[in-house]
Amino acid sequence: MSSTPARPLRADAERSVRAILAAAERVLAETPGASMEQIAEAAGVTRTTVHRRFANRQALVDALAAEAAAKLAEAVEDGRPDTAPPLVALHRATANVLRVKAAWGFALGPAVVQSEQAARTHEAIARRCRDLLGRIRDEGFIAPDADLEWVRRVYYALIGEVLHGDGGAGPAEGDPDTLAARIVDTVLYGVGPRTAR
Amino acid sequence: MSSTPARPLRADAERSVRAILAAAERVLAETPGASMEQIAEAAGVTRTTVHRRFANRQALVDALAAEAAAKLAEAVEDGRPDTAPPLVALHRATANVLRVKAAWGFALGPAVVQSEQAARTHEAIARRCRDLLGRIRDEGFIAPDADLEWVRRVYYALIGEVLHGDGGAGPAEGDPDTLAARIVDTVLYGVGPRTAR
DNA sequence: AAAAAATGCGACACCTTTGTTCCACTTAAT
DNA sequence: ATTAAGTGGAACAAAGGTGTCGCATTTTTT
Repeated sequence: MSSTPARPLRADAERSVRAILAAAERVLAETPGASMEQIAEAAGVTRTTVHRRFANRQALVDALAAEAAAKLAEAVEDGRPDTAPPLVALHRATANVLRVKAAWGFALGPAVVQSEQAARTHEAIARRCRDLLGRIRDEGFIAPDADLEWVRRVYYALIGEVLHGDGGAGPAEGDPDTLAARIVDTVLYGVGPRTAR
Repeated sequence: MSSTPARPLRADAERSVRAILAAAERVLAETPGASMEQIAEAAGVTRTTVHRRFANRQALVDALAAEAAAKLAEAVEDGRPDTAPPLVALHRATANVLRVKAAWGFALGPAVVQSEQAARTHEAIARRCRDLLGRIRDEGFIAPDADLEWVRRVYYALIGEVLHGDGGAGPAEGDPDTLAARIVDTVLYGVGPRTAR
């Protein structure tokens, strides 16, 4: 997926790239308009070096978005969406996604305009998600006449909401598994009274 | 609420302020980093005038956020949250809020750091929302042991999701009432199969 | 140990934005 | 009709960011 350079990077250069990407995520997460210099400083590197590894600011952001998208796709796959029982897969994938999105809040956030690269990955993930939801519906946990696209959007929205934590205490009060359970439960049954289980 | 200037603005100055605020919302909605000049141009005014009416860029954004917050509070009140039957009020308030948030997407979005002014208003709205949800719970439409804060967050998240339209066709496919119904229904009952109604 | 690659550092030109000032001109208020 | 307030236009300084160089120095690689 990553662009295949003519010559492989030297060990230290590779480290720089890593450090820069990590720092960019950290810095941009809390200051979306941060300068290249702030990112460089956070990476323990000179601004010149940042420009040597990433021509544009755009190139840096794109690389960041691409990496984050890949991690996200991996998180979903790790849930075994097509071998495990659908509800189990959904739960696991949700917990994994919560972890990844918490760590890559900026790169996966709305502030980045997705490159085609990242957009394709996200589209693939969405497809995967729809398939999984379809299988869950086939098992009777989702109403047969439900609009799966709406279901997916609700699901995404709750994931986003949990990560904001704008209403509660910390950014993630509770472990991913607990939160994932809450999300899945709410999506399926809402907040109304339970008639039966 | 609005700062009370020593002398009231002249008619044309008032018009300028209106035009600038409206233009700012329009322009910033699709280009959050737009310059003062772009805003001025969209308002049919010179940049100088913008600076005459709003000292800082921050002052402009703050005024925008304050006005939008007020509109949002009005939208909620128009649902008659404490005189109408709770579910009716929720539905009406939701539809009104959808309209307002669609029109003030930037000022009410995450890109603006809320001033204390606006933050207070939003806090008041959240309180109002919790109260209404509490009354709905008392009527049995929400589980007695439900965490009302979580309910509120889910509700907010769905409103936000409907407005993004990132999965569907247009930015708002369907009229506010239809969408409001969908939101309320999903919050209460989720997407699972209905055992009874 | 020698060659190649990468980095730090300083400097440069260029651009955009912001905020302010002055002045002639237009518009609204009385 | 006179006065006061508002606007357009141009110009200015200050600030900050971007992207690019060259060169001395350090770090890998072979």
